[in-house]
Amino acid sequence: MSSGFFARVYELVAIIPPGRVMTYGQISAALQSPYSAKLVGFAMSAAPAGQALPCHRVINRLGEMSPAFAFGGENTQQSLLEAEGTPFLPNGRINLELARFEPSQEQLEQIEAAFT
DNA sequence: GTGATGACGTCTT
DNA sequence: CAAGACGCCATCA
Repeated sequence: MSSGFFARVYELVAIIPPGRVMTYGQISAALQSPYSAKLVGFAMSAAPAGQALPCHRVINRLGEMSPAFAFGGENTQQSLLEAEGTPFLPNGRINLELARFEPSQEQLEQIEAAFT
């Protein structure tokens, strides 16, 4: 709904399986807009409540999340990721090497087809 | 209706 | 190798 980009981001985030995470850059790149990483982050900030949108699975390129209070707690996001089994590094950041989720072409097609 | 800002990332200098 | 500026779409003022 909306214009599209936001909706696509929501759909893409919604298909992220537990124990996996996606970076803003990856999502933006998946939407064929590698320069709109901000939009992905903004889409999360504008994420509609009530929707099954695991925004806590979306992190920055460093494997960190900026504003922890965005989820209602300081380490709420990190706790959720740990509870899902997301691989963390001893530095307290997410191991993107293991947690990085890459959507299949079918997944992307499914999303695009939903907004054609 | 116009201007400015935003959970970031990539390119250029 | 490092720092700075630019870019995208949508929402708020």
